Amino acid sequence: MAEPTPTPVRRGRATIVDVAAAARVSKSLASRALRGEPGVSEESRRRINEAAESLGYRINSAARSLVLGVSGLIGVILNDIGNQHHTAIVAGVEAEARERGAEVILAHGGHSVSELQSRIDTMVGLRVDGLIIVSSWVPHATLDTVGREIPTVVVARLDDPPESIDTIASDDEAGARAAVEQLLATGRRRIGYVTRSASATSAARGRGLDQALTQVGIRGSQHVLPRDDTGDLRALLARREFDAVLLNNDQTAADVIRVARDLGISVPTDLAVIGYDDTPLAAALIPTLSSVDQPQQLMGRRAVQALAERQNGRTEPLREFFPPTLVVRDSSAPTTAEPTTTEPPTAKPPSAGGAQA
Amino acid sequence: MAEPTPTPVRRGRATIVDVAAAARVSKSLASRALRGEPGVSEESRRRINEAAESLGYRINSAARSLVLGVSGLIGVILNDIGNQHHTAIVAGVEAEARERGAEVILAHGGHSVSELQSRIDTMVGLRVDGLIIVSSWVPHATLDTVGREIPTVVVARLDDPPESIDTIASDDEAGARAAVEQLLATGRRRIGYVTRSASATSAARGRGLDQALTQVGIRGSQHVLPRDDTGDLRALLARREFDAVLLNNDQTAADVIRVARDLGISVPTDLAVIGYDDTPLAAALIPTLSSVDQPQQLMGRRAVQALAERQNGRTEPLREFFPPTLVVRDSSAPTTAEPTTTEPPTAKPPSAGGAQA
DNA sequence: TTGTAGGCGTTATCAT
DNA sequence: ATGATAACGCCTACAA
Repeated sequence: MAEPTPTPVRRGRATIVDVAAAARVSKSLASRALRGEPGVSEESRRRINEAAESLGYRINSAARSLVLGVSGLIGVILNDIGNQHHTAIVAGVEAEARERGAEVILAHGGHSVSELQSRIDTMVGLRVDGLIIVSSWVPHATLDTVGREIPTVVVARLDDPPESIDTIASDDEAGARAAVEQLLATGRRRIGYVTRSASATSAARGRGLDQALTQVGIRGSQHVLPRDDTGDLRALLARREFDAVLLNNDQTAADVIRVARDLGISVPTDLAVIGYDDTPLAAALIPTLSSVDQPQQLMGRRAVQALAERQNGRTEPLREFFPPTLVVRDSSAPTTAEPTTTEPPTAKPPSAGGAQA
Repeated sequence: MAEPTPTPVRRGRATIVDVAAAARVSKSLASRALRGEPGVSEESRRRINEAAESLGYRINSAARSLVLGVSGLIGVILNDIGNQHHTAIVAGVEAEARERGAEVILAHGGHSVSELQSRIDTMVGLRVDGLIIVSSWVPHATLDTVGREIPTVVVARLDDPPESIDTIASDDEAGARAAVEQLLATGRRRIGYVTRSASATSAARGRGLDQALTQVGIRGSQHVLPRDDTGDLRALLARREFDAVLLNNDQTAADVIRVARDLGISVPTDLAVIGYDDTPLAAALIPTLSSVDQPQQLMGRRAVQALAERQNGRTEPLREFFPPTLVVRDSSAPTTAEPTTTEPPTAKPPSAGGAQA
């Protein structure tokens, strides 16, 4: 009767103590029941669940992870959430994590290395059980540090990954080789590689191109263009140096197709084009774009497996490379008609143009 | 000498107690110093920072958020991480959050409503200070529940949003109207709307089309196609019912352009095409795609502001609609040449075809 | 300036 | 089957 406050001054959300009180049991019993553990009478279990329901109880995972020492969380760091190659990897991560009962949270540091590092700090602070970094931008030292703290796998090609982390990538040299071989098989000889990236990945693809061309005794040309510049691309294509180009990604390939069209260069008749990553863009373009596909789903899944292996004690670093697949579409289809180049008809010279690595 | 273990059996990571011990101060002092609070001597501060550094100390944010009751985290839920419209909103969220010193974490529930709900549970369990849901799939009841627990804003159009949450969307009717008005201005009259979605958003765009057409006294047609089916689209276009189509997104617009090309329908001469969302795809297509742009950055930023307002005590729901902008590109450019339709030359009849809402 | 003593919500250990 | 009780790592009065 003289009770001051029947309902205790609820600070915020209902806690397990509130639930226990409402169900008139101890918090230990409530904890067990709520987790579905055995050793709780049906009657108690019912009352506890009822109380939890009516109070809108939600477990506080901060408290839980504090006492357990694990969070059940896998953290994923991206540097380009708008890149469909990266998000496809995330899909694989999520699929595998779901099957293993882990939750996936993502963080995105798109603008700078320091931002990426800050996202990593957040994840580590959150005590994620493992970290998957879909980016090649994170410095060696940062990776080494975090790798010593928690299981970490980088899904990207790294020049010199620290021992403390695992890496998963696709075989970029093989991917580029496959592309070039298809171009050679359809009679192309003046083959170039154009990229807007200075990454290890891009460099590896350039090497793959060289390997394939060297094998048949001709030289290719490689061109590194500034990011986000279309003028250089136009100038390059206007020289009509090649009859086929491999690009470092589908977006750049789309730019090539558009610029070529503006210049009156017909794709694929005058110029075959092959992109990389086989994003949805490739199938949407006109002509549809041939592209080197990476098994992103598999790579994502494997990353989660690698995390689990580390948790189970593996200490040797994993270095895994998945084989890519060339998807041939219209942009590199065999040409039946003669090239309509405005250049002199040196259509298929056994030697090639260009320079500059 | 006879000490059993000089270094205490370190369970895992260094804690603030370890740091304090190494710096020979109390843990409270270490806490203050580490947070950069005043009232710590320079000498102590130095020793503490040094100790933290050498021990590789990282604050445990689970413990921190447990005691503080807030996490400093903003949670973002997406149902389509591969959708560049959604990720553009995320970019806005991140920009605003960064300026306000909050961290953003994302979760992605791409496959089902239950998965989305599970991601929401995770976020609430993590005690995020606010939740931004970039999806229209979450059921009313779920939104209401979570909205009562933490500040929540949905960035999407909802038919009947619960009072407990804020909503931010763009004015889809106005967007569709703007598109139709441009089509009308360039002489199109048989204008259709084609969508693969049954969402409130899609319906609103359909209404916008009707409004604009009604104003000039003609009727349009609306067609809801099954998701992921191209056959129906082909059949629809093959009927050559219209000389202009508005699509619910750029991806569908890309499909239209490709199918039209297959059917020998020239874009924009025979058929003007306008997409929605103005994703990177729009500029990459050939012809480049006109598209209705939404101010995604702004919408994302506004969502974070709304969260802050709620935290500062606002209780009335926010319902905000941002004006979209039509970006005109080649696919709806005015045609100088006569249409090359194979149909009888009823090029610009004042009445229109089609049916079926 | 520094230290002591709770307590945040949860789980786990050990009794009962 | 159930309940006390002690951590987990951190922050915050309050005391010294």
